[in-house]
Amino acid sequence: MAGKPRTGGKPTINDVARLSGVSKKTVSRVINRSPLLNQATREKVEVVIAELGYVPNPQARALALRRNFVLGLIYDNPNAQMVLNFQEGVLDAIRDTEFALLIHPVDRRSPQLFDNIRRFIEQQRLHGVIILPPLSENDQFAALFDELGCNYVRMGSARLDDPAHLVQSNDREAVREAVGVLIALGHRRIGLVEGPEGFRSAMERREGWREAMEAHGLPCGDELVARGNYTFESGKEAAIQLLDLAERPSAVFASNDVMAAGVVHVARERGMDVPQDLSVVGFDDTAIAATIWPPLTTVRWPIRTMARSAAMKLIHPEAADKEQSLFPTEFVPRASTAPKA
Amino acid sequence: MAGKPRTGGKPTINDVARLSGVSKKTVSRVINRSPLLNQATREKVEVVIAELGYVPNPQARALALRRNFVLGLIYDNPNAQMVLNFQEGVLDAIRDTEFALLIHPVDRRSPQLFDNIRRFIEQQRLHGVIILPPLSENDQFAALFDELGCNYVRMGSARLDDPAHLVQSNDREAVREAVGVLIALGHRRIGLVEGPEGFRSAMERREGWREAMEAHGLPCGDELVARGNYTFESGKEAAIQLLDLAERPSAVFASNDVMAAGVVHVARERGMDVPQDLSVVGFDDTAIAATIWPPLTTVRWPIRTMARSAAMKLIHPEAADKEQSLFPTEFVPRASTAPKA
DNA sequence: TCAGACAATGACACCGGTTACCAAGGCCCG
DNA sequence: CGGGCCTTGGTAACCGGTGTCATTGTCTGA
Repeated sequence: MAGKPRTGGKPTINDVARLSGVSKKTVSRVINRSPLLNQATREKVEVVIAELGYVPNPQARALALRRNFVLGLIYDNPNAQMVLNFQEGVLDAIRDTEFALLIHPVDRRSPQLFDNIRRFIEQQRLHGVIILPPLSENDQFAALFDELGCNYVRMGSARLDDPAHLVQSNDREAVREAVGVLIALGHRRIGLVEGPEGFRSAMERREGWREAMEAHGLPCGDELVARGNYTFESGKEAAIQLLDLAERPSAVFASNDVMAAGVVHVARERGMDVPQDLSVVGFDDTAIAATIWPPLTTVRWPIRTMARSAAMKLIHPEAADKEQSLFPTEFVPRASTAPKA
Repeated sequence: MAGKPRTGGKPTINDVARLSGVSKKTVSRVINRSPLLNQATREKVEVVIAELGYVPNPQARALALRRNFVLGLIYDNPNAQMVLNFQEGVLDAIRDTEFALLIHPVDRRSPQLFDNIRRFIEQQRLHGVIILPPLSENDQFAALFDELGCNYVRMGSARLDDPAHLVQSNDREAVREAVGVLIALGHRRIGLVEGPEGFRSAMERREGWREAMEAHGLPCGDELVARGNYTFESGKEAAIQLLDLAERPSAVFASNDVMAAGVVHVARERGMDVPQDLSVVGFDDTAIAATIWPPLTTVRWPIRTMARSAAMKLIHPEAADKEQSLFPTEFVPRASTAPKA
């Protein structure tokens, strides 16, 4: 083919300009859909672009524009299904845009956590980052991003301080409703498998349980609460603690599905039938909820939609206010709950 | 602080050069650890860099070097845990390097699949991409990446044609061993829940089952094979098909854990006890295997390590040959298998 | 007829790094 | 003591885009 660009390498804006007999600037105008441009010129250039298979170099663009069309996703989350849902949500938002997604999982127990995140932000010069819970619950990160001049949105499970940078669901109300269902089924002693200390989501879900119990004058003392850390194993340990009680509960609300699965596991090991001998309710509605036996009654929160909204806030900051910030949850009844025997 | 760079923005190499009284070039030499440089000069510059908190702009670097320190991960995988393991493995490899990871999930049934991937590669100008199964099993992608001049490594479950771009495990042998264990437990009729058509992994695992059965003179006719598509639901359907057989199998090998979980599910619905009435073996050893009841006997393949190795091949192409390419699997006995009653 | 408005396009500097090439200074050697 | 070599640092051009401003041509209205 005649008129090909210099051997090797991809065609550049210069090649397009030369072959179509216009200046770089005009080609740039075509690419950026500048309105003040003759239609004939535009078409002429577009033909050459198509012929050459020209694609603008994003690095050069980022350099000239002093902005980088890349979002970052920072998380330390034990649950694979949830992380993937978050990722999918962000990807929904950037589909068919020029944005791309960089993922950056971290270890929240690492002493270098802050340095690590700082390095990531400084090195990559991202357009913005999204932080997932539980990291998002730490206000120090917000301060760090402000200091670094990096846009951010926090995914939170409860009201944090700064609505502009926040996408959230109301866990407390959701748990209140779920525990209310257990109470309506006749359960009086309802155990709580709590999330780890320092997690706002854990705190919110615990308070939801407490509020529901108190509203019905039911016991909500510490002996009915067992702490877990959102892992399957910790759910098993918490279940052992609750089922060893002299007056053992007839139902358990676990603060996430994985721990609920652990509860079901332990009940089964002890020869108890779920839901006949023990009703179990989880939270999150991750894949495991529908996969274990019996299928788990749980609460769904729209992770993917929320993540999409968070990304939208970063991509279109001017419309960030119009973007929804508080998302409703949904109670999902399945087979792990039954009326008290 | 006196001598700060121009208001706003991050410090650039020019700021560092000016403040330390040397040229850009010298600063560049410091950054790139050029050996021919006076120690005193180096230290002087390093002090200024630390003081300013200077970090080189990766876009400018990418532009000048004509190489971009970003890897891409392309996949269409129904299993969250596996995808996350792959991601983690790649991230293991790039930790403490200047590389970053861009994820790009796709829909393999989409008619725009090729265009989509092509656009991704052309737009991002990645240093290299890693393709996960089942996408990796399609040789047309290899051709596409070659055409686009993009480095790639395929994660495969079997011997494909091009060892330089490949990281794999030997599924067939692993399944032969797993089914061998079932046979040793006294099972004679062993059903197979096969993976979807067109998946090399599905084919390899089926052949592993067949070879084991044939080696012991056991039946391996089509009636003992039910096709699934690696999802939980399809595992249930396959289980129904197998358990409806007049002469029903006493054991089932499912080509992945999720489908195995579906088999266990159906068995339970029918009041069968696993493993007393039915032994079940899965494949992958994803989180679900240890989470369901009973814990699933399965085969583990070192996803994370393999992904790490794949990324290493891209980061250090000169040492790619030294990087391991074939990884051993491991049989993981748990509670879903028992001697034939 | 001509000034002024306006649309369309180009020239040129610049973003923040890199390399190629050259210059200057210190050292060795004959 | 002068020439060649090695070390070190500077200058300029370049990577592939973008912004600013100037230039050209055309149209309008006084």
